[in-house]
Amino acid sequence: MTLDDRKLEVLRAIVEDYVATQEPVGSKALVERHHLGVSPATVRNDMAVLEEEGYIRQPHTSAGRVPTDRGYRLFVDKLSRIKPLTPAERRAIERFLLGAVDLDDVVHRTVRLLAQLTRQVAIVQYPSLSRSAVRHLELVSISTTRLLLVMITDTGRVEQRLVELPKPTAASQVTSLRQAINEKLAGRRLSEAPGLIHALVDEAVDALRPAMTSLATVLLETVVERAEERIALAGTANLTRGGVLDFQGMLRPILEALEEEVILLKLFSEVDATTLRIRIGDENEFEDLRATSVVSTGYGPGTTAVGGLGVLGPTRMDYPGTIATVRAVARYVGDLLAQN
Amino acid sequence: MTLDDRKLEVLRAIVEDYVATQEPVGSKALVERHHLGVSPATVRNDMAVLEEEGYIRQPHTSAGRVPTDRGYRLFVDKLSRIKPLTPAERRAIERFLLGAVDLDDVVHRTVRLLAQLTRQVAIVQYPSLSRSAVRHLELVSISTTRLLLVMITDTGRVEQRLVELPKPTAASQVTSLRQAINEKLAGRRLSEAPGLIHALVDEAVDALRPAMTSLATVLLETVVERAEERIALAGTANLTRGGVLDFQGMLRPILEALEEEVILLKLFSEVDATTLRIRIGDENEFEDLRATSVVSTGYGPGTTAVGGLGVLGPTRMDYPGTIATVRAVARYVGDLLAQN
DNA sequence: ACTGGCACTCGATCTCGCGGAGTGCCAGCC
DNA sequence: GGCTGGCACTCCGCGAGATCGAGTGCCAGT
Repeated sequence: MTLDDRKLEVLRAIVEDYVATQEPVGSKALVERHHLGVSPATVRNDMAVLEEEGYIRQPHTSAGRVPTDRGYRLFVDKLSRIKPLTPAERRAIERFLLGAVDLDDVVHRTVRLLAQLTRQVAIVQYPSLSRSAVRHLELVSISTTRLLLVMITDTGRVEQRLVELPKPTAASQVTSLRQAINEKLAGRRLSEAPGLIHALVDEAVDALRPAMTSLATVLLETVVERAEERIALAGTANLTRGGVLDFQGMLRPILEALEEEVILLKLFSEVDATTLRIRIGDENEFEDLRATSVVSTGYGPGTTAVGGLGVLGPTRMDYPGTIATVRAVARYVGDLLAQN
Repeated sequence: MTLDDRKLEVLRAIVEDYVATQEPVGSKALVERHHLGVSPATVRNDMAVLEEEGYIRQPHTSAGRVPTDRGYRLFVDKLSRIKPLTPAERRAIERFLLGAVDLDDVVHRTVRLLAQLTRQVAIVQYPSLSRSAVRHLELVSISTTRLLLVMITDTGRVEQRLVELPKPTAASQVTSLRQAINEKLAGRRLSEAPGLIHALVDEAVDALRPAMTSLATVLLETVVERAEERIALAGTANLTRGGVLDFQGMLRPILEALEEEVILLKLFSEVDATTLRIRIGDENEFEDLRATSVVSTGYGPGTTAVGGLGVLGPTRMDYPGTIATVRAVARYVGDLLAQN
């Protein structure tokens, strides 16, 4: 069964009205608010078909219709027109991101901005280490048997780890170590780092081998295990908008999910900087997020994504507006990173 | 009017029962659950007095009694016995904090641990820069006109900032700069840094003066403006426990307050590592937190606090348990920092 | 000073009735 | 064949009683 144009138009009208009013929408209200050029009875027939196809449903017999997840999906894919940002929004984005002084600041500002503009929960992943390249590695002596390893990436992330050395190590040796690891790793992508790190140990001169082994262990941990881990979150208060209506008893599991970094990171697991991904209700992998929709995309200098960002809200959200905002913010952040 | 022992005992019983059941407690239930050795009628008389003094109140005429903020205050100050941690809790704390690899990790684990143990919202302030000392400053050349300034403190915090230099600067000059700032600042407390930084500019040789000026500007910003800013949060989902009962429509403003770092930081503004502060309901400075209680303390190596931590929950909370947990966690974290 | 008894209050819960929005269906119309 | 007006029907939401019971305040008695 293929839906004719008017039925699609009816679906669009239902989605738009429901998103705006948050109340089931009936046939009469529909023809009044949208100039569909047909009578309520006709619309009712169309609605019956749409319901049969699973795009809308009735909360109770003889109430208005509400879009289903499937209905939203069709709306997003076929029916929604791109809603350009208002100049005010563009200005807000620019102003907000302009004053950022470092990566932490950029991420913080971005996540707050997104939450504010979309009035939903915003999530920003820090530039992933595995998609970054090493800019510089620094070793700072804390004592003769302790070094602080500081790794700086081209995306501005700075990771530090304490290294315990097996035996006292002189300053000159630290200098050699520093030189060796920088020669090997500086400018290289972190995805290729593990092999290089192993090589470092193999190539080390005997005197430095024990120290280098400790160092390599810590480096590997940093590069492999902690590669993706950081996430910033804002706007959780927005989950309580719409009162009990949106999430009812579901608020708790959602807040819990939002504190699980593992879950959030999976939202960005396959991002690239040009595609925008939308998960509507059921389409979410995680049980606890089935009452929500997630709009996410990658960001980065150019077209390669170094991280992801997005928003999470009720399935009943303003998709065109949200999509436009997420896209725009991602682009601005990407540009900002490119300037570094 | 001074309250006799039995009245105080009645107040304690009311607080304990109300915290446990979350329901207004009546005279009959009281004598049944606590062996007060008197009849309900007597308890009723006592309750009338307690109510007159403002320690308890009735949600509605002829319902049970509920403690007021003032009642909780009296309970906390005079009536609550210290509740020692269970061995299981001690073990949980140790196990949780043992695996931490760096400061970020310590803070993250701590905040999650606190949230889990108290089943409330946990807040941990990163070691405040102003109470830390500089361990090392590192300059990394990004290009001939750009440096990355990395500051490492004795509490393990690492701050980085990009510095734009007014003109191209050779590697040897960078070395001189690095040496100069480390000589002047390493080992010094950040609270005394501003004066030292100004001196750096004054003492710089002419060739380095412009670069040093840029550097000093950024350093000052880092030390002064960003000194306190970082906060970690966990357990917001716990706010939804007790359903609508605890916070009703107040959830929203509370979540909003929790996203305002300024507000959270004020909670720790006067902490020291040995005192524990409790703000009950009304006693909170912030309007939006008047429905909550905050238990906070400082932590740090020894008795000087380098930061604060605490939990936030409904005024109806298990104060003895919460206090014990917050104290214990703060002590463990302090010890952990001392080991570095 | 404490207790038992008793009348009273008032929130919570249930039912009932009603109004209204919205539907499905049918017969008629273009 | 598709659209429309009409109509009976369903069921939610809401307010008005009615009932129940927990808990109280007060008083007289010990």
